[in-house]
Amino acid sequence: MPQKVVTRFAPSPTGYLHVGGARTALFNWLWAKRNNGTFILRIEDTDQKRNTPTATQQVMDDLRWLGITWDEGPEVGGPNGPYLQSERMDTYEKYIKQLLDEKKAYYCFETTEELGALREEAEADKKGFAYQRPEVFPSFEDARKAREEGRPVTVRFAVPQDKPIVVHDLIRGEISFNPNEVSDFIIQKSDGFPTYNFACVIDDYLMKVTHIIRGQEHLNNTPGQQSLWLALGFDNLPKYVHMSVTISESGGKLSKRERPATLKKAIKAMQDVDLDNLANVGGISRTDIEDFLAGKSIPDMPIINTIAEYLKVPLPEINIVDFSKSGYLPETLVNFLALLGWNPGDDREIMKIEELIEAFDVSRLTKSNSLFDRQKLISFNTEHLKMVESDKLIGYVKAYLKEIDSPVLQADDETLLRIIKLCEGARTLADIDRKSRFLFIDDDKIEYDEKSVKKVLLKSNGLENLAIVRDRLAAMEELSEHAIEQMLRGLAEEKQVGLGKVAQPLRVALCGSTVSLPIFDSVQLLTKERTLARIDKTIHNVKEQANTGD
RNA sequence: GGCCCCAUCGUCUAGGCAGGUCUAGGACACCGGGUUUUCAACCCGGCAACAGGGGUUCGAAUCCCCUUGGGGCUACCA
Repeated sequence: MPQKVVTRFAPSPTGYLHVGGARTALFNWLWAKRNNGTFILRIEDTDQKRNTPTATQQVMDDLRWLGITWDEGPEVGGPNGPYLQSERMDTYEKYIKQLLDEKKAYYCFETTEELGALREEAEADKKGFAYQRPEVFPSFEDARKAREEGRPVTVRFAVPQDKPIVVHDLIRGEISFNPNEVSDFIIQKSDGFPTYNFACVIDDYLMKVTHIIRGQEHLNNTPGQQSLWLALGFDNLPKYVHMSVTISESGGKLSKRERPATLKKAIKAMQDVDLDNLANVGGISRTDIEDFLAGKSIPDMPIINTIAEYLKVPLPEINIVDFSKSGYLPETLVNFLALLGWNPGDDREIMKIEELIEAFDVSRLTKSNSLFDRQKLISFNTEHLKMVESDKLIGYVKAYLKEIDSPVLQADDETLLRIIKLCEGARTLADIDRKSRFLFIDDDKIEYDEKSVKKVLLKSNGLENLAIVRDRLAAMEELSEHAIEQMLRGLAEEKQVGLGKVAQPLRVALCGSTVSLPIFDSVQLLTKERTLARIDKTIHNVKEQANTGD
């Protein structure tokens, strides 16, 4: 009887879910789905210093946004819970004790500084660091005394040294490690919490995980974890799959540090920036800003986001929320992420989730690292935007508008649907907002883009044509798209110019830039009254600007 | 430094495990052209890769070794 496939995603709750994590979660989820198995979400919150209270919720929200749901885990429960490691301390304690009793683990008392010195020594010696195992393991009594003396007490696992440790990786084959290069690692910290390397082995066993699909960055942890699994007498060693790493344009592993780094670079490149003002905007002190620019510290992500938004510095999307705020569809992310280091073996690229599940196979994972290509992501989004059914799309659009707090939110369903239709070919949901925003902004709040004004109104009789358009519009009784079109085309013909020469000045007058919904619809949607008002205001302002010689 | 992984167009990749069907296929980007009321979208065409060197073999992108290059890990983080 074949074993039921059980996979898991085990993030530490340190912040938002980022693309790398999402990809790991996705592959595990796809594999479970493919095999009608179980997908577990387990929260690895064993580091008291790094846990953010809201992070678990955030990660779950992000996973759900992507459509990745778990069969066992927080909020849904399951037979092998709890699924928060911080709630499993008794379990870990039990196994620590077992290992200690069996002399497979031992106490250590070094301070962080002492260990650091040993490491430096090893490096100076051109050797890898491996903890020197004592000949006689300290007793329970020794540990008690050390604790009393204020020394940190940790527990290390004694990695069996008898033979090479061979890890079987489903995509990389056999990987052999020399056991004396696998250091006896800490399994219990001095604060009593288990380390990742320990807790994850215990839980993978107790939760009956069959496939561990994770990033290549964990490959070096595997010999230790596998030895531990065996030393605990656990059966059914899980199958290991170490995926390629996602690389960013700048070279290294795609990391959340990229957003602050981009912002820092942008600020430094600016001429006179008012640091006090920035501090104010971000709600932090001037010293915080200075430390940030000096590379000493990094403010929290919301602060980074706020400052970047204020300075209008675009930051690369890293976290899943960043992508949703940039107007990407969950379908796009899932499809794109799935194809980063995996492919179905044929020429298909744009795939629905059901297709991905159907075609997914861990043995087709790519070995080499792949670069996160944002251009291709956009193209995927364009395709998915064309594919989603319109009632689903309207839901996405509304959620997006809400997320970015757009004035387009005022549109009723009928109008919104019409806008969406008019935006066919859009690349992101942001395009839809950008093109239709002007309809929902007060006439006197329209911002006129300088370049557009210069290019369209101040050249090629732009202003004159606009004035004529104004009069003809004013004279029109019925303002249907068709009538508007006839009028504009007629004028262009009279003037012996292309339609653009009369349409573009009008567009700029209405929305302040050269990009908007199709012009005939734009006028019709805006209404005659507001259209005329905006034209008048534009003509007035531009003339004034010309007079002051500016 | 040590250990580990990887290596096909600029990028994601097919092909590699079962060597000939590969003058290396697809997609994104790019370039040229078309369409066009803006931005997109759309249509047609084009450019572009087996990292280098040794083997094995009648024959290597495919198997082996070395070099080079890239990446990961090297915490009482996960």
